[in-house]
Amino acid sequence: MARQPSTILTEAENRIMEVLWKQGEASVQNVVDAISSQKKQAYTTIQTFLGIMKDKGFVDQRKEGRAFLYRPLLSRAQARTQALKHLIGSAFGGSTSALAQHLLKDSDIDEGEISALEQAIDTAIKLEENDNV
Amino acid sequence: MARQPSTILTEAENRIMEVLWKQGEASVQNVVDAISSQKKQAYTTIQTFLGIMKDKGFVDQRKEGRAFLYRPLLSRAQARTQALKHLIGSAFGGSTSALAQHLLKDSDIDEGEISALEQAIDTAIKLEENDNV
DNA sequence: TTATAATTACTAATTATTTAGGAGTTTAAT
DNA sequence: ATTAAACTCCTAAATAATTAGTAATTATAA
Repeated sequence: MARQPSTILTEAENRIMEVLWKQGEASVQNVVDAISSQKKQAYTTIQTFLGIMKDKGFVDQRKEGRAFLYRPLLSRAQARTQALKHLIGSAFGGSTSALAQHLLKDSDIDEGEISALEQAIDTAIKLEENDNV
Repeated sequence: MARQPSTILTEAENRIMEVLWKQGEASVQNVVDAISSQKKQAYTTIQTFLGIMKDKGFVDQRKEGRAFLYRPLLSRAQARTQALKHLIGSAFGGSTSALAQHLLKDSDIDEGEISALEQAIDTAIKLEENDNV
């Protein structure tokens, strides 16, 4: 047995999704251009990623002229919620209150507000189904 | 070029660190036993991981009789802080306030408290150097 | 003391992630 | 119409992460 594919966006996938979220729809070349300032990556590299992301169901593909245009099927909010759930599950033992405590342990926020925050986080990580861009 | 080793604990590493954090110090066999209920893993698998974790500087090793005992060099709080920083850096564009907004977007917590939370998160992710178990 | 169990050291294999090149095709420009 | 650019499809390769087996060693028990 080996590792399972991650349910959350990888580093590279996130970088590309960020472009799709901003532009709504983008070609391979659009993505290459958009991220070129922060990271130089070959056309074919982006192409490979978009193929993988299509397989994973993160994006949709439609032909427009000669090139494919890619569109996000996962919203930024959904991705953030998933990433947050993943973090809580792995680093915080699945405990929302552990996260709240960690975030606020050295603050002067009182206990009552911490538990309000816990409630809010609990709510936030349950909304992935309803989220939209 | 290929991927960089992750600066944060992987899933498997975290599972093992959890045992070390709880027990303070543990042999390979101790770890195998401790996680056996949630996940059956071969002795040599755990051994391999502990070797990798030693290379990464996450644990320290000392010989006690025939076996090695492993001790965490990274506290749970430090690991949580790192994981949180990583999350903010990747999924939230490096923005603490984006995390705060996301956590509280559907709550009835008012703006003033959200900005207090932002401050708290900012503080929390800057404490990794001072953190202790 | 000899067999057995525990442990280490070394090796290996699989899948994921990241990166990109080359062949061939299609579109656009000259 | 020919050439060049853009694009797709297929292939490949390196490293990380996960999993575990084998050989050799050491210690303990019978």
